[in-house]
Amino acid sequence: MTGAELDLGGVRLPEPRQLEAYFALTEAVSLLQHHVEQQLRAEGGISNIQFQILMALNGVERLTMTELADGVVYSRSGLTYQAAQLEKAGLVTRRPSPEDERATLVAITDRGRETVGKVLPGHIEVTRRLLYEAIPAADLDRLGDTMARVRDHIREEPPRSAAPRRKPAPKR
Amino acid sequence: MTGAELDLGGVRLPEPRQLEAYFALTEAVSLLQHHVEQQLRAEGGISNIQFQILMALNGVERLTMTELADGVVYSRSGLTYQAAQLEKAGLVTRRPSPEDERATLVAITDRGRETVGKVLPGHIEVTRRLLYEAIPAADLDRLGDTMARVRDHIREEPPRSAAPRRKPAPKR
DNA sequence: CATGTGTGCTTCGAGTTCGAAGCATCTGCG
DNA sequence: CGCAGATGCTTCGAACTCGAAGCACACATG
Repeated sequence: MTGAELDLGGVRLPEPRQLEAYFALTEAVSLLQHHVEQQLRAEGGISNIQFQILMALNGVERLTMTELADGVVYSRSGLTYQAAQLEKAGLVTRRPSPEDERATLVAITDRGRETVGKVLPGHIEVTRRLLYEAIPAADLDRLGDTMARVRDHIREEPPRSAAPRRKPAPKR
Repeated sequence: MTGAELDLGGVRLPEPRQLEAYFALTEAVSLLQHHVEQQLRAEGGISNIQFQILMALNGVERLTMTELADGVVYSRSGLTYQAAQLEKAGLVTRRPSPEDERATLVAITDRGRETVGKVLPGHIEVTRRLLYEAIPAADLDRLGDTMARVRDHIREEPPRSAAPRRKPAPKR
């Protein structure tokens, strides 16, 4: 078994390298996000979460709040707040869906697209400088594959108690 | 360099795979942190940042606020707030340094160590289930190495303007 | 077409976060 | 000594975050 594990005081500790990986992962991402946040705030006056919302809306016609929430790791009430901020800033519009009065359709405006265009180069520059530049391209590819698997694995994780809004099974 | 890059509208976009890696990375870590947060809150009544602070203090005699801040990606005022919370909960103590009246020495208490002991097994279990279980051990090792490099690379990044509290270079 | 249950979103209150400004101490230097 | 600038930390105000509770509409069933 490769899983040689220490057993201290009843706690089965993973090997040091595993802990190392976890800590390096979270710390590096924290640092990265911090820099990204600065850049977006400085160049476009938006937060990272707002940027992600705009990016999610950028390619499509419009999305409901729920669809938006599925694409962004975020609480629903927080999303409501941010959507309101973005609307106030004129970067998105919100209107009730004609098909389902409960649903809110969110769409990006021209001004929103303009903002994306304004901050995207800097955003890319920051990630290039901090992430792509730090490691060889081959490693980056492997990293991407690995993290995609982790992401999918966690997404499939059954929630601890209540079901977390799965995709709404095609009606009927 | 394999870096064939698109050039759209003046913006040099990185290759799709690079963007993929970045998105997968941040999303996976967000999801992971969310689960970790839940577990720590449920089993020990502490937040992830509080847990990290306790872990940083766990091995050592005591640390100043600045030393603590260097180990945790966090604002200084936020650290003051969390240290106050932890002190209120009896998990750490704070007292002015005798050598430098400005500095605050923070130390973990027995109750703090007890709390760490209480939440650590669950914490490890969560990371095992969500991270270690998702990928082969060899990939995890590579991931750790890669992210350690990224972390170090970013830490060396010169700040955009003012110097960001480097290690206090033995006076000079 | 009533009435119960599910769903989509917002509101609410409490707690947390950050940067800027403030306070106290320390250090170098004439 | 005296004092200017640096350093370590906290306070402050405003913004953001989350989960729980609430509201309104949708859909099924009799």
